[in-house]
Amino acid sequence: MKVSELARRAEVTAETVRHYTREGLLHPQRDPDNGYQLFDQADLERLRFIQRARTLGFSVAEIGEILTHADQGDSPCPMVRDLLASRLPQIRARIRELEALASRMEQALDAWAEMPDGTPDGHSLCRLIESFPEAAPSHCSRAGEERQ
Amino acid sequence: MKVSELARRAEVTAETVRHYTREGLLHPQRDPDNGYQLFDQADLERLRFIQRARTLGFSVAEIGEILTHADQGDSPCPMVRDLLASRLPQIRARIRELEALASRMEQALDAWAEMPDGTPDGHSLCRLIESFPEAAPSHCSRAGEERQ
DNA sequence: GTAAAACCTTTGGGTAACCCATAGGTCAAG
DNA sequence: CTTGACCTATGGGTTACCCAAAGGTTTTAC
Repeated sequence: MKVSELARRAEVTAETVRHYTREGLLHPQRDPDNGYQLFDQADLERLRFIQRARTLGFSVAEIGEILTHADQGDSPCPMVRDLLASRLPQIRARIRELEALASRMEQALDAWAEMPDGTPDGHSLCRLIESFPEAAPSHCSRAGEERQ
Repeated sequence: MKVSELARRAEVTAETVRHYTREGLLHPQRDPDNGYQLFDQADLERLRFIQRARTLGFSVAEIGEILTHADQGDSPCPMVRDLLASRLPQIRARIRELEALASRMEQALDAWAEMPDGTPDGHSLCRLIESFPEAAPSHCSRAGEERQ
């Protein structure tokens, strides 16, 4: 099958398939006539594995390593376990940051809603921002940041 | 004050200050002699405002708009409120995604720990990945993704 | 007085996981 | 034989910065 068909079957975009191929996670054959990439059933399963691993929070680069090990007959599983174990507390920390962010946002919106006589004069929200605590405790990254 | 001093006072890196300046959030004077950027107290307060707004989840581009409006005498506050209100449910959704991710990860680690006779043969974790549900409900973005 | 340290400038490239546009080749159907 | 759907490769954009390089300036120390 060609790129688009593989993509359709795995419910991803063709661009995503090309991306994984560029990154070396997928190794399609090439049609000698026209240079098209040709994938088989094993590639489809590989792609589905990639999706499941992404769902578990692995990066594309990490999945690439996992697959490379597996392709060489090595068991990648100790690595998988370590990655999982080290990422989990990061995810939990991230959740706490986002929860703190959400409650700051709610606090701001509530304060706006409860303004004297309910008239939104607009200005107070910005004063609200100005009065917000500058920094989270120093061991936390700033709240707006995503990705680690 | 020059870049580094401003950065030190606001507890950010000089690179961050330059970044905000490049993005048009800060408008330093220039020393005519050497071309150095010169900031004053107002810039320090502006930078602190930026930090607080980042803490509330605003992007640098959004803060740029807020500041531009404010600089033109317009009240940016309705925009601020709308941004806050529309972002909050996204943050909540993101939290739910990360919680689902964390519990999938825990599930995987638990299953690994509870293997027959406790011997980590490694292989089952990867089978575990293979047996994970492929996709979250279709209205959710995939779990490994950060940023919106 | 001068040399090294510390700081400043701009430019350009990297990060993660794709998305999108462009230009041009290929192919099945009508 | 011409659409239209698909393929290719390349290169640029996204976010919020970080970092290196190359070179000018200022401060500090001897």
